Amino acid sequence: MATTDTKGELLDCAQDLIQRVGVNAMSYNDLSVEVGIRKASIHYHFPKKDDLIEALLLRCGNDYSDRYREIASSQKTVLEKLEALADMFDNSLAQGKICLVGMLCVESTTLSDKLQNTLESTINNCIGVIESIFIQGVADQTLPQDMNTNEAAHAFHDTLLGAQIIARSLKSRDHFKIAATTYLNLLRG
Amino acid sequence: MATTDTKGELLDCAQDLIQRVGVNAMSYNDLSVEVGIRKASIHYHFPKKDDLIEALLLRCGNDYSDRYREIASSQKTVLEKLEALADMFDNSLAQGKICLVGMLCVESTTLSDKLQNTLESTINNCIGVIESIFIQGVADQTLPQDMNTNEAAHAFHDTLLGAQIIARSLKSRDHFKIAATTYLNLLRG
DNA sequence: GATGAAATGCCTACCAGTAGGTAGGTAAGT
DNA sequence: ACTTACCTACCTACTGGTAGGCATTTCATC
Repeated sequence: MATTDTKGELLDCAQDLIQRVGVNAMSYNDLSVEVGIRKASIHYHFPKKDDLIEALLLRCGNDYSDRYREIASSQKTVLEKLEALADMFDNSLAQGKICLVGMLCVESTTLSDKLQNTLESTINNCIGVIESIFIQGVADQTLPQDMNTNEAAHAFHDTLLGAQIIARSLKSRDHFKIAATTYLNLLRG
Repeated sequence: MATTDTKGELLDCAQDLIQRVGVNAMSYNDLSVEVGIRKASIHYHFPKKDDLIEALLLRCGNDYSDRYREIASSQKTVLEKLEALADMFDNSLAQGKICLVGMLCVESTTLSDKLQNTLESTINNCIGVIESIFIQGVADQTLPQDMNTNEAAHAFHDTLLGAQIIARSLKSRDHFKIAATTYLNLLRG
């Protein structure tokens, strides 16, 4: 998972910091301390902060797809797969981290136009991954036949994000688990 | 709604800015331009940025209660009241603004301990308001008798917050409306 | 295999701009 | 005389970003 090269370390640490404190509270100085190279040296790998975030978003799309394929290719039922997805969010939460995409969305008005567009693509990418589970659920009749899978995927993701944000401030992983379970129970009907 | 005194104007503008760009991207300089007094003069009313945010959170609790009383005392059904609540979030969204509490939660790790505690109280205050609608729903048998109203209120709020955040980045109010409707439909069973 | 040149990856030193915050003054109202 | 509500001027710390230097590695050419 963690890369050994500097560029990879920078991405790892930057993502970690952003997920914890946000883009605007994360500086090249913080990052330099974390990685162990000088602030100015970061500019060699990512000339502008925009370049860093751009790289982060593109990597996020890939990472997310990878981790999803593990879940999707498993022998789990559709609802178990949705639970596994919720567990990914719970895992971040346990480390005090908010979903990278969600974090950037909140601060999106302070991002460049280019980054806002990239962010939009990344969201749709992530939702596509979630939707494929819902599509599977409709196909195998676990979920209602008239379900709009795209809308359902969005709503599910919204709940996970919102619950993650509130749960962190309430310092209660239970809050997240309950919200996720409540939603999944509603899906069960 | 908007106060005419400087202190009130500062609170109004600060809230507006925070809901749009976040606490960390909002500066006393931005605020001074908006309100029309010098940056240093803001310190007269709110010596530290912490004082401003503290005041904002306390006011939020009251405002929220006020606006809720309007909804709660109306002749609407429980589900209509929940819709009205969703409309309040939709209204902020239309102005490019995220729920103040949600915004602060995302950036909460960069806040002082005192503010984090105040924030926690404010969240619980807000959820209490929402829960009272759910309690009413269980009492008049609109909602299932075995529903945990506290958990339900939390989950509903999580969805509204998450949907608001994602919808703003997707520049789609429809996204929010669909997510809210999807959730309310799940509640209808 | 030795050699010069270029590319790589970091460094120190610096810059202008802005952050939150302070000191001290002033004009008007009580 | 005191308070209120502002002002100008200034401070330190830190922001993202640049310029230029310096080893080390890579690599084509002799």
